[in-house]
Amino acid sequence: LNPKPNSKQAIAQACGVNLATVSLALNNHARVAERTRLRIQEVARRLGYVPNHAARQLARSRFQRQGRSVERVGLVLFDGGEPLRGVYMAFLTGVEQRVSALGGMLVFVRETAKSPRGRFSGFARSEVVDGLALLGVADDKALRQAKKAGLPMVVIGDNHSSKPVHQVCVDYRAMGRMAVQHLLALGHRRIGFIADRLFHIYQREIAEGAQAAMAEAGLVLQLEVWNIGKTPDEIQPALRDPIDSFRASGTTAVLVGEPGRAGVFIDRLAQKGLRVPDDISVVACELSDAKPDSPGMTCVDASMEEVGAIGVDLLREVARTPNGPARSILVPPRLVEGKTCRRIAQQTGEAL
Amino acid sequence: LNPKPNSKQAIAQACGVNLATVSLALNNHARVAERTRLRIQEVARRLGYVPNHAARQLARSRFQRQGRSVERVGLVLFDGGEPLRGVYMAFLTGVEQRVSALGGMLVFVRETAKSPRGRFSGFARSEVVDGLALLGVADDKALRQAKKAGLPMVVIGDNHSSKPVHQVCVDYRAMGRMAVQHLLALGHRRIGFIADRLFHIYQREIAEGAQAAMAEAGLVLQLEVWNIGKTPDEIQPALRDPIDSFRASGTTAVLVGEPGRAGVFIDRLAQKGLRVPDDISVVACELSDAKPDSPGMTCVDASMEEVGAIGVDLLREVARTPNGPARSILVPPRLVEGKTCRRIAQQTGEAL
DNA sequence: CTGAAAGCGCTTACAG
DNA sequence: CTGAAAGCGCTTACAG
Repeated sequence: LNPKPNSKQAIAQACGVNLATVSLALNNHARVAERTRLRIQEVARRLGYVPNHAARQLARSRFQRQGRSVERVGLVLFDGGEPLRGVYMAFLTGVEQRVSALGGMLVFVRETAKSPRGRFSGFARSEVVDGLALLGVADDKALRQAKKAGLPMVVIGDNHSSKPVHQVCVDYRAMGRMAVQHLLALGHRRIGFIADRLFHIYQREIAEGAQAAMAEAGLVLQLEVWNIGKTPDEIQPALRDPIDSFRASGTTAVLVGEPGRAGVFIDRLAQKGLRVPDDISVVACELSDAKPDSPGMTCVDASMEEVGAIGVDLLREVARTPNGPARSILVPPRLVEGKTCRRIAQQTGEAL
Repeated sequence: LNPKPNSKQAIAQACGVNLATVSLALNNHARVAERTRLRIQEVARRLGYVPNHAARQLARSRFQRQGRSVERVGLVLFDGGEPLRGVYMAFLTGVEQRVSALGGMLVFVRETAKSPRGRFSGFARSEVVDGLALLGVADDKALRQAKKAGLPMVVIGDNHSSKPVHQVCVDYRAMGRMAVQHLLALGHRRIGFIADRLFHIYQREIAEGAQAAMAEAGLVLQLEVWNIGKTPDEIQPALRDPIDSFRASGTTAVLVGEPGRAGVFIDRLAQKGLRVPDDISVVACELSDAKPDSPGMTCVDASMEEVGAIGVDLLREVARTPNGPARSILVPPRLVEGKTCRRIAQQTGEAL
């Protein structure tokens, strides 16, 4: 009887071995003799054999699925259902690049408030993917459902659950610290920090890192909170204008803790007659590989693409060693020196 | 004997019917009595039943797969393997939004020069997706492989193959036409067009549409080709500066055929002492929902997100009626009126 | 080191 | 309208 054209049986017949041997050989099992394995793989290539993933998945489900490699990554975005933008887009780009480089594929699903009940749970348990990368506001319930599916899983970006979880995230504290240390090295002692609010994780942690670096030098960071819009017009006046505050206290350098807004802040400084870097130095905090507002900006930058890519690596690692403790990878920022900072003569007596 | 917890057999037992009836009921087959069907669906919901997609796919593969609904869309990007950007990102966003809204999922794969031989073909034939949306430079070979997999398939964006294919794309000619007609209605008669080159499909077709609209009015479009960089510094001087050419010929309005570059062009006009719209009117051609360079820009805009979403609709349509002729959907542009055009007194004798 | 066999969960043609 | 049965292509435990 003639075997099906694209089947392991066809290969088995061509090689004169058993179907099972073909399966073992193509899955690189050590139990098959080296020579046999190579011969079978060669024949499979020549015949243009394409494994049927559905059948493979189904057959494997009979036994344990520990230690499997992650070929299909399920990227699940928990959010409000708006068009993809900014940081999520950057994560997706990074994950996609790494998965593609590994010859795998990316299954992307959104989970929003409007998603039908049990959609995510169904996805996790439907044998479509070998691993889960969670994005956005993945809460305890989401993590529980994912865990129940028995899939290896990581959280990319901020962790919104109360439980420990494998996670890769930007080292925001290091961002704040690195920016301040750069300014200290340039001789600055009166350093300010500005952000919209100290509400989101990144805002708080950048500020904490900056404060810690100041504290180590025996200094105090001047925190100012201000609603910085995306255009100069959108800036909301606070009770007291932060720029006036900075001026009053003799601040020589400001760290802008809001990604993508340093350009607007500098415009605002210019409106108030302050030149950068002559009158005041500015360091921007940037996320993702989006170019900073102006080419010459000094910034501490963290690549969200890189975070996404590292998330894929972590997921594969987790799949290999399923029962390890929760790993948390912090991706360090980089300092990009531009033209918005200058060295100043060290003022004596400040730090003492 | 106790059935498996998450299986159709468990539902069958709970309902006192046969496993096959459960399958039919959950797939909304008309052959099952209404009452029975509803009862089974209710029980399935109560038990939190999640179908095993791998098993379903495998079982279905035994029979014909015509007329199936498209739940998993395979989005295949043929390109050079760079990070996702611009227009592809917009397509992806649009496809993702529509697929998510329909409760489906998006499987994203990249096919680059570096991809292992047969990767795409393997993907198409591995029963992972129910339909294929092709993006980027999908050539005849790619389309042949996709067709061989027997999956419904559409091309999103420009078609780079020589064969007819189901396709959804921006109506570039309408963009050029619409822009020119807007300028004609404002009284302009000497109208110029500028683009980097007339090489890519969008450049040629926008120009053709603009020329056609001019020709219908008995006028001739003044075509200028120029390498417009992303910043004013990057502008490459041509043998003759197009702005000088426009000035020499008394051009009162220019259509910028290069998405995202109108702002730079206007800056350049300003450097040469030409004010917009007082001295010259400008219409930008924009793709994707990215905001135009400056808020007040008059532009003809086509949403690549919309193109992606319509691509999903077309794919579902194609899956329903597999043997129809190649459909080609052209997504019309919109005119967004801004402040960069002005009405001018109609010069007599021009069009006659 | 290899082969014969069971079975993963499901769908559908077929018989009643 | 419903039930009993075959089989989708594959993997792996088990026996040789």
